[in-house]
Formats: sequence, C-alpha cells, structure tokens
Amino acid sequence: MRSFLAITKALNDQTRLRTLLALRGGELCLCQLVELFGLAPSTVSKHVNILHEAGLVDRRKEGRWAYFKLAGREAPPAARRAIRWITDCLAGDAVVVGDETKLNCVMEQDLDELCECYS
Amino acid sequence: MRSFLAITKALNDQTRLRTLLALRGGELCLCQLVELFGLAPSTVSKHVNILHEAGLVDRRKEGRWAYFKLAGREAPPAARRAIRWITDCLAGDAVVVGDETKLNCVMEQDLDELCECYS
DNA sequence: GGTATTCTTCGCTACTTGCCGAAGTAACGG
DNA sequence: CCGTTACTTCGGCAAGTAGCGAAGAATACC
Repeated sequence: MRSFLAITKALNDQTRLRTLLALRGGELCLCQLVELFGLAPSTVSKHVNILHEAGLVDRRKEGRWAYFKLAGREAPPAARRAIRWITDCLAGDAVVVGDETKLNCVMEQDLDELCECYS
Repeated sequence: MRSFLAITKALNDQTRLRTLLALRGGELCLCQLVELFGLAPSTVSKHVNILHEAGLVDRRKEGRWAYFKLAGREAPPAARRAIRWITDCLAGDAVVVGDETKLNCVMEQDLDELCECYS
C-alpha cells in the first residue's frame, strides 16, 4: 500500500505528469526539463526525485549531467501500468501537445548553451 | 488534463483507495464506510464526494441513506482504467484484506442499528 | 407539526506540499 | 588547486488538505 501510495502521490501533480509524458521520447537531462517547464532547477530536481522514488523514472549520472527516463522492464508492475495509463490518457492533451512542440525546440539546442542560460 | 488531475488527486489518499476497494463487492451506504474506517461521518462524506467528482464513484439517494458504488460503463475511460489499475494492484494488500474481513462483519449488521452507534 | 436520523456543509486546526533562492556536492577545465 | 558548471539539499513562505465537531438540509416516523 505504501509503495502504491508513492505512485499515486507522484502522479498528483501536473508538472510530474508532464515530465512523464515528456520522457516518452527518450531520456532527458535536468536542464532540458528546466527549460521546458520554466521552473527553478531545484523545483524540477525535487519533482524528478519523487518520480524516481515512486519507481516511475530511472536516473543516470554522466559527468555533470543527470539523465532521466521512464522506468524500464525491471520496474514494479504497478509503476509500469501507471505509465501506460497516463501516457494513453494524456497523449492528445493540449498541454502535452504544447510540451512536445517546445521540447522539439529545446532538443535542437546544445546542452552547454542551454545550461548557461539559467544560472 | 484537469479532469485527469482530479482522478490522480482522488487516488492520492489511503482512505479513498480503501473506499474504492471496499466498493468492489457492490454499493455501500455512508454509515457502513464510517464503521469500516472508524472516521467521522463528515470526513468520509468528503472523501466519497472527491471520488464522485473525479468520476470514480456513482452516488444514489434512497430515503435517508446515500449509497455509493464504483462508476459504471458511462464513466470516462480514464476513470474506468484507474479503477481497474488500483483494484488489480491492491487486491492482495494487507490493509485491503483487513478491510474485507471487517466489511463482512459490518454487512451482517442491520443498517438502523449501525447508524445509531455513531450519533 | 415535531422529533429523530442520515448525510452534507462549514469553520477550524494541524500537517503537507509546491515554489523559490541560497548554500552545498560533485565533476570538468584551466 | 581554483573557478565554473550541473545538480541536489536546505530553509522559509504561501497554498492546499485531512481530520474533527457543530450547524444545516432532507427524509422518515410519531
């Protein structure tokens, strides 16, 4: 019950739902999510940490960068079903579609340039 | 997105999850849920109202009693999938199994006797 | 009508959460 | 080393939420 509540808690926030949808296309680094959402890095870091604790997102460190992606096969079934549920239900949502568009622009930028902007 | 967030918000509480699981067996009246959870009637009423607003639970008034049950076929697909997801994942949970046991005792009692206890 | 009963709504309190900026880590580059 | 960069953690503030009891609304029973 506790681990399941961690999942529902993680899903109970628009930014975290948008994060999961944004990660459909593959892994992203924190600064890309910061750019996408226009939030403070500390805020986004907290959000992805909650998603990670719930088992919905895997994290990977490479040098200074932290990459996040949707949980893979080894994730608990409840988490994987949650991911399928929300990606199916929100696939055509206006906010999500807007994020896709903006994410395409963000992905075109070099990581170094991107990160210099917000500090 | 807003209606979907109403669902995830509704799921983000242990009592509401337990309510949904308890309603698997059919509709229940508020005083039965009050007895099951040991919470104040006002608190339980608020919880089922949140579930109802999210489209997860249908309500029915009959005389002085209010009956609640899981949303039926006319419910939005996102809600129905949510119900399937949580009932599948929590079916064997310790808290849920305990609720089942207690609910069996509660169901044996007459509604009139039950309600007199808490007022 | 008048009373009792069931549920809902309304204040209220205590706790949680999202947000930010500041400070702290860890890693690359000179 | 030492500064810069990318991220995380901490402290604080505003907003939201679960809990209760009291009051209100609606229905049944005398």
